[in-house]
Amino acid sequence: MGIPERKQKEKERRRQQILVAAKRVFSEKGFTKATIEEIAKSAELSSGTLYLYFRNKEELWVSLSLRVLQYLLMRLEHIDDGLEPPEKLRALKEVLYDVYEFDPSVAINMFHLQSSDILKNLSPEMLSEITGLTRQALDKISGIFQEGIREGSFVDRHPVALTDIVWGMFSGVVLWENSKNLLNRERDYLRPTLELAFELLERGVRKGS
Amino acid sequence: MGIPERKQKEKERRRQQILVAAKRVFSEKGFTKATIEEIAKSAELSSGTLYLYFRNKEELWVSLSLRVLQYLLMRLEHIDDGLEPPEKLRALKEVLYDVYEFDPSVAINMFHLQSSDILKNLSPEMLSEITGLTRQALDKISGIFQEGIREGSFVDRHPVALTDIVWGMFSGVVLWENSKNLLNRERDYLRPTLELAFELLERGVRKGS
Amino acid sequence: MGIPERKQKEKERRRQQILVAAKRVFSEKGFTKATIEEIAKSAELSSGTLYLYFRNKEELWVSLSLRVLQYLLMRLEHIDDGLEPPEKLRALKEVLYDVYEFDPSVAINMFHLQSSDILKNLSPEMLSEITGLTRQALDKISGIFQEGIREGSFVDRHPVALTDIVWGMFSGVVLWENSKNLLNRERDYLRPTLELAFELLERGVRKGS
Amino acid sequence: MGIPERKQKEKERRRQQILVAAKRVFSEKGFTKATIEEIAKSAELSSGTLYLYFRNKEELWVSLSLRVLQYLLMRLEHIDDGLEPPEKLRALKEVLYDVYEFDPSVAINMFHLQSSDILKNLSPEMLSEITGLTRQALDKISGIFQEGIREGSFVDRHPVALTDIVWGMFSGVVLWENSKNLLNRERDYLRPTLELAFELLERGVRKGS
DNA sequence: CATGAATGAGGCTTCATTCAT
DNA sequence: AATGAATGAAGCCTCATTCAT
Repeated sequence: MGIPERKQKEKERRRQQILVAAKRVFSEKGFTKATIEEIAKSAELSSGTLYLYFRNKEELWVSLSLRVLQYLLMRLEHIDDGLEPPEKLRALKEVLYDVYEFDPSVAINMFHLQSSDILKNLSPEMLSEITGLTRQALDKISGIFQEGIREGSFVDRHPVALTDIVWGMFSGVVLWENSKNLLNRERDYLRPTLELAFELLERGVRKGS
Repeated sequence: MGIPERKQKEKERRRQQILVAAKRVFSEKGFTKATIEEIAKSAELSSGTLYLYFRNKEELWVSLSLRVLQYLLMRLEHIDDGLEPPEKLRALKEVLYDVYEFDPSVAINMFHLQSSDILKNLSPEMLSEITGLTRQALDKISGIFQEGIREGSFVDRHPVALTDIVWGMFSGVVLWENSKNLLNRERDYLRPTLELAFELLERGVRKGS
Repeated sequence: MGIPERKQKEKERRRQQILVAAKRVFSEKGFTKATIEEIAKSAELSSGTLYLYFRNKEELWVSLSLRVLQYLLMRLEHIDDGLEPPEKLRALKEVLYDVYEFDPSVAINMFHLQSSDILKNLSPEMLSEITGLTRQALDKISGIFQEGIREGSFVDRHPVALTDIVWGMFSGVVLWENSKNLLNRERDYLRPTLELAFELLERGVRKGS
Repeated sequence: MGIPERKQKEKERRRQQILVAAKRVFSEKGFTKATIEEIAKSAELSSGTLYLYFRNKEELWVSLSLRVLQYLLMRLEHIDDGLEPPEKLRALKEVLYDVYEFDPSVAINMFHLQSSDILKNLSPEMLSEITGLTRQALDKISGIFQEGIREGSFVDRHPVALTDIVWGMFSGVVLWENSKNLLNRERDYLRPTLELAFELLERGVRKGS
């Protein structure tokens, strides 16, 4: 403790303050229509200040996703190694849903990222941060399938393909349910739909079931 | 016969010419970074001319998706009514993949649309065109599941949820494979991954299998 | 009779048709916001056709005013030479009001012309057509004052100044009443206000009254 | 004292700087042909900066008129209450002429405003600012006539009509003299013409004179 | 004569980013 | 560190005018 640490803390607090505001504005307006000015106002700071903490709008956006990816990775690493693969699959479902709930708007952000304009206009550094974390996370998931195949409880299919399906299905269902909610404000069926998706997936991937 | 029809044809040809150019530019740059100027140049027209055929940039973008949705709907309507539900599911897989192949960059466009900025800033008319077609298409898919459940070959789950899963999985896998291709230019694994996804899905949804 | 004359007539009819449409659109939208396209549509012609009858948008606008000026001049020339100057003044009032009623929206147009953007961006030819007619008309009015001064019924002031006052007052009151009507749709008080204006003017200009 | 006030002043100074430039350009080119770019250049600022002080081109234009109206109102409020109505009329003449001289090009601007395109395409807020001030000013003038009628020195005519005549005559004469000057660069006769106009008006409105 | 599709210059406006204070 | 005024590039879109049919 002492002044330098306090400064450090203060700085980190500001960063968070900005990220919170950015999240709010980005999920309201989308990346393009969101303005730095508005994010700054929402963070009760001036627009110039944002540039002391983030190099540009892009980095601000990506930082939001990074937090989610970090959380995802952390959670994946904490899946109990002792579980059977099918149990791990169920744990995975919980992890993914938790990741979504951890911060729904940012999760959607992140999937948008994979699928939008922005990816095409991202600086290499930002890109590699994203892809690095993503790769690690997917490797973890892939590991579950490898294990399941090896020890015979899962059908013998390429683990990377299986991983892509899990990830695609998860992000696709999240985005699609989100779109539906945007278009016609009905109830939100995300949770039961994901539940069912994993039920089907498990039955589909289990051997001799 | 004669001049009026020729004019009509000529006009339609121009429209197509513009759409082709728009597709090219949009899929290269993404919606935001694409410029009307560039699309016009690519269509070998002046920028003003584009506005004789499309009200604005947004409508141009959406029109691309509409074509795909129309194709999707048409194909869904041509799935043989006499097929057994599991066979229809396989036919559905072919349809979806064909829809993708019909115009990959536009299909991706369309999924972007569901999941992006643009949806939030779309004119009501455009929006209702999109949602109308989408609803029709999904109703068709939903019908397959209803039938399968009714006659006992599929597990008894909510057909809308099943439909959302198919659609989410399809779009999610397409987008994700596309992202992967953008990030590291490897081979394109979309086809086998979708094959596998449907294999799992079918096993997951088949009763007593 | 004969084809050439018929052609001529037909051509003139078209011209009028266009002028009518132009008047309608100009007074609805104002010069700037009115578009050639809209005038053409209103005349049930194509935009290109308008250019067969008028060199450009500007000329179309000016032509409207010219008609009014011609009518004004004609009416001024028909003021009975035998009248006493004060009677002529009253006749002038009637002429001016008739000119306004002859085509209110065009009269307003014309006064706008004197006082707007357009004057500054008018081609020299157009300009000289306008100014020529205006000068003739004002000379006529000026003549009334000269006569009145000469024969002693009017106060001895510079006739041109008196003319400017009549003209300025007339156009100013018309424009101002028009503005008032645009802003708050009350009753139209133009007629009685002009009546009163001329009453004051006459009392002001009459000698020994 | 101190920094905030200085900032405030600085900001106001900028506003004025822009208004001065706008006045210059608008009166040279007219509203339509004037460009923001040119105004900015003339103010030695970038075009974007103008939008920090004025919402758009229209508001910039209207702001010029507002200043004149405010000056008019202030001057009208300072007409000595103790004067006799005919003296007030003469004071009014001075006020109006001073208002013109306060800023001739802007005064002309303002009369253009009453009579142009722009009125039809003005935002409601701007409109109500303009009309509010105008109404106040005209009420003041109307008050002079009311008083004169009440105490018997003026003929008994509707004070609003009299006011409209004064205002119409003033703006009409100003615009018309201005037009004449634009068309043929002679001497400027505005002052004597207005002088004469008020002389006639006074004689016209005085009772038993 | 009439058409109306095509042109393309040009304007307004927004907004990420910088920098003097 | 924080501010927020200023920048200026860049884009969308309109519309008067032309011209091939």
